[in-house]
Amino acid sequence: MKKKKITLQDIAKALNITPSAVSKALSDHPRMSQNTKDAVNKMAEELNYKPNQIAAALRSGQSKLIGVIVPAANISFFSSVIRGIEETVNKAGYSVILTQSDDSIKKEEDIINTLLATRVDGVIAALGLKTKKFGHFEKLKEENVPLVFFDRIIKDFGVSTVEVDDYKGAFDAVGHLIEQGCKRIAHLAGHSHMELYKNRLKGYKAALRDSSIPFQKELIIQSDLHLEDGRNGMLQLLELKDRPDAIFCSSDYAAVGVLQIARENNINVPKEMMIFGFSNEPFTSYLDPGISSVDQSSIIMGHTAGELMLADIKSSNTDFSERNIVLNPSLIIRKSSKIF
Amino acid sequence: MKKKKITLQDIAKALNITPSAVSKALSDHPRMSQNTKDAVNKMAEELNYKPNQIAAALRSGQSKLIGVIVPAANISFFSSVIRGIEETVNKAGYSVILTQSDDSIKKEEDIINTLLATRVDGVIAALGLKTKKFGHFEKLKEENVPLVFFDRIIKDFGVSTVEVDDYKGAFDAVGHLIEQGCKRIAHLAGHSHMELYKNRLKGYKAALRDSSIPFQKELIIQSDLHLEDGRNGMLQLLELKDRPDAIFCSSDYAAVGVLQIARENNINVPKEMMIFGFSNEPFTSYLDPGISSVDQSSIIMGHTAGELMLADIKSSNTDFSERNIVLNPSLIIRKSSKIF
DNA sequence: CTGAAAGCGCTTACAG
DNA sequence: CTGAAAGCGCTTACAG
Repeated sequence: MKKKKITLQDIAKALNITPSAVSKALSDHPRMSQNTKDAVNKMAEELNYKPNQIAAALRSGQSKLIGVIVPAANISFFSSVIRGIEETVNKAGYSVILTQSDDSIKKEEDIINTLLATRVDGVIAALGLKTKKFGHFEKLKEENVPLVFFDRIIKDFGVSTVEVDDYKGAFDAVGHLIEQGCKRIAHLAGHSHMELYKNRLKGYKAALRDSSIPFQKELIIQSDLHLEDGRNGMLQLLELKDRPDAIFCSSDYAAVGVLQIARENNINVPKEMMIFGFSNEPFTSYLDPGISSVDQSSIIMGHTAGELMLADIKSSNTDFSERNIVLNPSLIIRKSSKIF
Repeated sequence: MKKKKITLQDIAKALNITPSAVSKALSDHPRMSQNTKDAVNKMAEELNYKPNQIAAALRSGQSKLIGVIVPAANISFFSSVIRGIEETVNKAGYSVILTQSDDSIKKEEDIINTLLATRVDGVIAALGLKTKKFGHFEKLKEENVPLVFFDRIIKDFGVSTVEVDDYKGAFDAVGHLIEQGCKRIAHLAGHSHMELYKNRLKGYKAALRDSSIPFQKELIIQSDLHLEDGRNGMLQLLELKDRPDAIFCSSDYAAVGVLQIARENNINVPKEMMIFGFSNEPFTSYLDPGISSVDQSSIIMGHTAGELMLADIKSSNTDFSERNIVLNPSLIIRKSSKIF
């Protein structure tokens, strides 16, 4: 029943030449007669030959596989970055192995062991939320596996990174709210051991300082920034005797939670309270009012991460020097933060 | 600079036994003394040995890789199915190679060639929108590569499939709209060469018939069902002298478009017009009014697809018989189709 | 321009 | 319970 797979050998036999000749012909080796190449390609076609990538990988030491680690594949931002990465590396002949850490360090470690065993040619990763030790990523470096971080990166780790300028995104967003006349701007913040959340908080503070608005600790609420956290944060803020007139959220999901509570309490957005999110998830434009958000150009981030990886692989062991790319965020202003 | 990778051989030498013994010990072969196993495992740990999965794959003929083909990784429904698939197969020791067809037949064919070259142990796929010929999928069957279709499937192809009962989902959704008092229910339909859209249309018709509501062709609009198509479809419907009082959309994206046009024309949803979507994308619950939708339990679909694949791989060449699983959809009723 | 040969790192019948 | 040996299907220096 099971058809035997056609191999290089079969082509060689059929043409009465050696496997090496076939191999060279197929890979379009420069000094190989066009005649042989044509004959080999024709025969390969005829026999429906499919090169065995596994064998090639073993011999050449290149698996043409790139591991991608995200916390969860179904978070819109990550799914877009994944899309971008796959598009880019695929054009260069690489395939993507997709893995999910669920923000668990244990899983992150397991994944890296698996990827190492699979001999991927490189790893592109966004850190898990709880990842504060990096021994497993050090292992990749030790084994000389190219590594690129995106979005949730480790500072000064000696690898290429791509992130959005979170500081600037936050600074601009809060600046915009101040321009709209807001004076008491709350911030739903992420955990501060993550660079990106730290930077957004810094941008928030800097924007206030620029306008001589005093920083008030009671207006900062830290959480995981899921929708539910947004709801809870908003409820907490509503209990203050002096309510905020705007809320800058470090995540669109949290922003939706805030909007929901606002609706449930008949608080008019944007008139009584403005809302600003982060990431520009597609759904922010579907809502009414649409939620203003900081666009992170997620697909471009994916493309960039892919390109950094390809460059890294190419220069491996030669003149590699990491590049740290910071994408410029842009504000997408919608009805939640502006009276049109 | 480049550290040499530790191999089976190194462990064997260090312990003065043969590589075969090491291999068996590591794979916990039944007749191998516990002593040897312990020694081998200890030494493997010590030398920081990482088995070369590529070599194992070449020798054993099992790559432990499963190819997944989706039109686009950043469509919420697909990203959730991907998540489900990865979770399930990962537990069984398989990794996922993620690929995107962009609804292009050419890319679908290229992908299958690549996956064949990578010698994946199986392929899980959702068809591209335009895929009407299946030669490339036939190739997988010829090569005895297990194949599972999900959501966008081919009927009677002799492989396992998992889909949601689209007919029932549509039937129930339209039935619900009729219960709410709607009499002129339009349908934004997908292209009819896709089984799933055909079935939704059938369900729509059957529900009307059940309530003796005449079917009217002018109320059916066929499109790709993107957001923009929803907007256009709605505009077209508004031109009718007798406007519909409800719109059943075969996609949530189209439903958002419909809602947007309704808002822009000050049409009250649900009072003047009800809206029903399909897929229960998370954003449908973020909107105001929330859009009622047919839940497809996308993550469960992913788990199921993964399990079908694992079963298929296990029974390969023995007593394989395909299974066609139809998941039960459930209606998620929100404000867009009910006055609470 | 083409060939002979070695080897990538495993696994797996086969012996004993 | 352990060992010797072959081989998965390629690629790649090395010769000529």
